[in-house]
Amino acid sequence: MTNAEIAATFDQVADLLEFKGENPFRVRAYRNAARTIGDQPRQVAEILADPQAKLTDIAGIGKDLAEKIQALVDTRKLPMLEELLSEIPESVLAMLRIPGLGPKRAAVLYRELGVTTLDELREACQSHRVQELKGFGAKMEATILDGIGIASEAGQRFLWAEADQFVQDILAYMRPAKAVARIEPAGSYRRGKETVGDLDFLVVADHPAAVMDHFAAYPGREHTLARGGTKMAIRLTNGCQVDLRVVAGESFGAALQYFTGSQAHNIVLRGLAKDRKMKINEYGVFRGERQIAGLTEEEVYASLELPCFPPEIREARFEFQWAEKGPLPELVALDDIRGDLHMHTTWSDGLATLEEMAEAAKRRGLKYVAVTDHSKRTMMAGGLDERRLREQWVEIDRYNARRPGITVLKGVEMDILEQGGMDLADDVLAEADWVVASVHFGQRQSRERITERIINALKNPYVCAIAHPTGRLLTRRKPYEVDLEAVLRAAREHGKCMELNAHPSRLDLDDVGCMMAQNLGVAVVISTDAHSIDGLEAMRYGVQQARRGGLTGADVANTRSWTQLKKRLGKG
DNA sequence: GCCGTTTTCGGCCCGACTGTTTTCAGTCG
Repeated sequence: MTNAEIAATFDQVADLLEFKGENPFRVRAYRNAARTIGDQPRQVAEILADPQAKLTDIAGIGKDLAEKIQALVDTRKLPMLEELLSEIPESVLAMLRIPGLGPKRAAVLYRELGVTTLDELREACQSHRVQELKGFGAKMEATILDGIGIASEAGQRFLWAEADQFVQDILAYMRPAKAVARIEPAGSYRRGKETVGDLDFLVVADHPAAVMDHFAAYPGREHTLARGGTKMAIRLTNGCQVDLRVVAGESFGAALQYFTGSQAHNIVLRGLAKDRKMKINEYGVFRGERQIAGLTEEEVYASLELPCFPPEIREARFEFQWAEKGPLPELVALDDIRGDLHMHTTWSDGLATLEEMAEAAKRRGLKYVAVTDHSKRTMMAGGLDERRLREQWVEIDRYNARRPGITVLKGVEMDILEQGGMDLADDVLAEADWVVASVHFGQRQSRERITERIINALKNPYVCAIAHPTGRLLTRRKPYEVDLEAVLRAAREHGKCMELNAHPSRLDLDDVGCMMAQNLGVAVVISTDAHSIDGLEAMRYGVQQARRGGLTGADVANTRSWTQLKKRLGKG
C-alpha cells in the first residue's frame, strides 16, 4: 500500500470520527497522520522493512497509528475503518463538502431525518423538513440547498498557473482603489502549492467598508458568501472562492504570516509561542497584554527566534528542524538556473526551430540549452533515427560556430523501449552531450516492470537523466505506476540526475519527490520539456515546486555551468 | 490519538462570521 493510499484511509477515518462527534483531538491526530504520511519522502512499507527505522520516529505517529499502518501494509485493510463504515454509510460524508454544513449538523440530518445521500438531502430541504430541526432554520435550509450543487463539484482545485491569472486580475482591479493602502495575496497561492483551492487577500486600509464595497463590485464576482466588519468572501463566476481580510497597518506582518499558513505550520508556531508564555494571532505577537511584534513577518518570526521562512516551505514538514540546526539553507531560485536541458524543435514535434528556441532561451538569460528531440520509437512525434540525429547535430555545430552567446548541446530524449532496451545504439549516444531517457510506450505495464525498465536505463553509461520520472506529464489520464524510491536509489548508485519536468498544467516530480531526491542525494534537473518558445516560461513553476521540496542551488544540477556539469557527469 | 526541562495525565492554535439564539454553537480558515 502506498503512502498516498494510507493517507486517504486515515482521512476517511477522520471524516467518520468527526461525523460521530468523537474527540476533536483524536480526529486531528488522524488528519495529522494522513498529512505526515502523505508527505513522507520514504514509502512507509520500506520503513517497516528497515530494521534501523521505526514508524514511531515520525512526529505524530505513536504506537496505535504505527500498528494501524502495519495492518494496512500487511493486509490492505483496517478493521477500525470497516467497523465505522458499518455504523455510518460512506455516502453521508458527501454532506461534509457542503459549505456551512459541518459534522455536527450533518450528523443531526442523518440521525433525525435519515438522510444518507445528497439527493435525499435535497429532497428534505425542498419539503422543508430541515428547517424544522433544532439548530436549523429557513436560512440554513436555503444555504444547504445552494451548497448541494457546489458539493457535487467540490474539491475542485485550480492549477497554480490558473490561480495566478485570477490573482493578477484581482490585484489589477483592487490596487488602484483609493481605499486600498496595500493588498497582498496570501494562502496556498503564496506558498506556491501545485494546486490552489481558494484565494486569500490581505488588505491594509483605514476604512474596511469602502474596500469591501469596491470588492463587491468586482466584475468577476458571482455572489457574496459572507461579509462582516473586517472579513468578506465571494465566489467568482469561474467557481473560485476568494477571501478578503482587512487589517490595520501595524498588524500587517502578523496577518500576512497568519493568512499565508499553512494551518499546520501555524499550529506549530503558536505552540512554540505558548511554550514561551506568548500568544500569536493575526494582530500580532503578545506577551500578556503587550504587543511585541506584528508590523512585519520577519518581526513575528524573530520574536520566537526563528528565521523568516520562505512561504514555500511553511508546511510543518522540515522547516522547524532546519531552523533548529542553524541558518536556513538558501532555496534554489529562478535566477540560479543556467540552462534548460529538455526541449523540442521542429526536428521532431516542437513548434519552433532550433535557432528560435536557442534565441528565446538566451533572452531568458540562460547560458546553455540541450535540444532533446524524440528518438525514432516515438514515430508519431517525428522521432529521429541515428542518421537524422547526426544531421541535426551538424546544424547544432554550425549554430554554435557562429558564437551566438548561448551554447546548444547535442541532446536526445531517448525512449526506453517496451522490452527494456534503449531506442538508440550506444555509439550514437556516446557522441551526445546530454541524453534523457523516458518511458512513452508500455505505460500499462506493472509498477515492477516499469521500475525495472527505468533502472535498466540508468545503468546505460550514456544516459544522463530520467525524464518525467513519475509519468504525470505524459497523459491527462492516470500516470504510469513506478517505484520512485527504487528509481532514485538506482540514480544515486549510477551517478545520474532526475528530471523535474515543469509545465504550467502539470509537474513531473512534485515537492515530495524533490524531498526524496534530496534525502537520497540525487541531483535534480529542472527542465521544461518545452515544445514552443512560450513553453520555456514553465521553468518558474518547476523552480517553485523544487523550493517547496526544500531544494537548494546545490541540489539542482542545472544551476551549474555546463563545464561544471559535464565534469560532474564524468564527460570529457 | 499524540506527547512530555510543568512526563503517564491533561493538555492539544485562535479568532471571525453566521444563524439561531437571547448568550452561543457550529463552521471555517
